[in-house]
Amino acid sequence: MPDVIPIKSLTDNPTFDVVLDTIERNKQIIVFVGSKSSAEKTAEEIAQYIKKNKIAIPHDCKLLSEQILHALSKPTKQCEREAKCVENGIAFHHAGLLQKQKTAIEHAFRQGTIKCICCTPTLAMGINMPAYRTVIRDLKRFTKWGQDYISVLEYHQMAGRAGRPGKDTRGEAITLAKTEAEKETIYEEFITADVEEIYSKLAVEPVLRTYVLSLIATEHVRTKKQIIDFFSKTFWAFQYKDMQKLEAIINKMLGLLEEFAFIESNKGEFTTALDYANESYIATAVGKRVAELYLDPLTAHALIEGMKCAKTFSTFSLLQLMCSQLELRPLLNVRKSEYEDIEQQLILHTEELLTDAPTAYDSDYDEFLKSIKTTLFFETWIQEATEEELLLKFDVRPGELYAKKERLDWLIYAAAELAKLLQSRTVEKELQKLRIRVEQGVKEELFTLLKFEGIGRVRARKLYDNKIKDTGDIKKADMITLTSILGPSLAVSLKKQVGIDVEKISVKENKRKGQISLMDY
DNA sequence: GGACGGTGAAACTTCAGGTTGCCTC
DNA sequence: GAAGTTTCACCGTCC
Repeated sequence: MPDVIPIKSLTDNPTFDVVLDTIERNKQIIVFVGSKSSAEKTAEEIAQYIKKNKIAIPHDCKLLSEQILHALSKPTKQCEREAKCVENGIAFHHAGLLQKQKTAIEHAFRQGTIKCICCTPTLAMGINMPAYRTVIRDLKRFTKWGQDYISVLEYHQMAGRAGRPGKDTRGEAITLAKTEAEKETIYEEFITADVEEIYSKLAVEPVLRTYVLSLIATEHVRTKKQIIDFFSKTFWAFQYKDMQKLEAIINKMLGLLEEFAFIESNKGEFTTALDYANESYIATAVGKRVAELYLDPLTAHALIEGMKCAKTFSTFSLLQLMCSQLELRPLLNVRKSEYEDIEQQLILHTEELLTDAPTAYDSDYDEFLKSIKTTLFFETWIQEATEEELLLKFDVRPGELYAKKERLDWLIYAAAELAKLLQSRTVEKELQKLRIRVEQGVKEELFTLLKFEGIGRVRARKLYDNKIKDTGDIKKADMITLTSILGPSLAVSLKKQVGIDVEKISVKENKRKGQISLMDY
């Protein structure tokens, strides 16, 4: 057992004490907490303490702080909060941050500029970012069954970040116990405990559905016997040794895939067991595409059925169809205070729905309301709401928006591919448009402008509102206006893109001469 | 007396994250 | 179940 370095108690908060002690030794520390808001709050409080007590931070973090603040064209509250922490050499890190911000913070930590990161378990996974010390503050987390201890495996992941090979000769992983009894529990349950066994997830229906279909679609297997043989060699079979159970699930899956018309079997006049085992399957054209898209067949079926009944549909209908799929979970929570409002929206949009709405007495009603709220969230995004508006209205952080957007994008793409196969041209076209809108967060009217290099949602909107709506308008636009909207370099670039060579101009000079009046930005 | 700010209790919310799946520029 | 956030009542201060 290595010697233990005593830590001075300066505050009434043990986490603070450990962080302050580490900073005093000019070392770095990662504090693991259980939620995003905890990470933010802890970082903020430490930063405030450092500022108030004028604790010297060896590096100047002003530049990094500015960079974090201006990661978006308009900073959100989260950006402001992070920028303030970073100014004092402290940062928070979780999936709600923008990728740009996460990378900047990780880089600054490796460089030694940032001294302390308060984070959710994100940093324990994948990223190579060790520190002299780690503090694992929260060992319990909310699960389906209430508060529960995290796994030993996860504890090791976090504790293992302590110690930088080649730089330090030691590393310290600290866990905080509130009582003596808890100290013992932590020692037994985490420090000396063995890690949990790993279990195969193959027999989970969505996974099995997908694999059975892809095996058939790629013609890797043809007969039922071959399918069963294949699965009998998997880790699942090795672990559970219960092929009968697996066979029953496979049979159920085959039935389902046939019912969805993703596969066809040569069911003939089979009488013997051998005939039964040799029953062969081939994937239909739709089934093959579903497998290629790596969609869960159940989702594919739901999308197809939804699109089939799409005689009249709106953006809302299509978005809601996507939001009802498993792939988009977890959906946004409906708060007590907004319950009625969301129900009202549901009534307003009932005619547009492509899925069957449950009644208020059904058990899945709440989940359905969540899908409505998530649909409204995406609708707000494609109506060009800012990241800050989405954070305020839906409590969705920028990083979460991008993760959700990406999954929706993939689902829309998959749906469009299925629509193509089903020859539903109108739906396909609508989905393709929707995909661009979701990707960019814009109304359709900006499509033309988005094709130009250097023009995204913000600049396209500025141009459009200044009546510059297409190539012709860009050609006609005078350089002063264009420069005032986009800045000199981009104005020149845009003119070039429509085939006009112009010189850079300075708007300020002209403004002073009083030659023009521009819209105020 | 009214506006305003600070404080603390009570009520209300929310609770990690990632992976792959596709195509195109 | 616990921590964080919001809301609201209450109180003191200032103009």
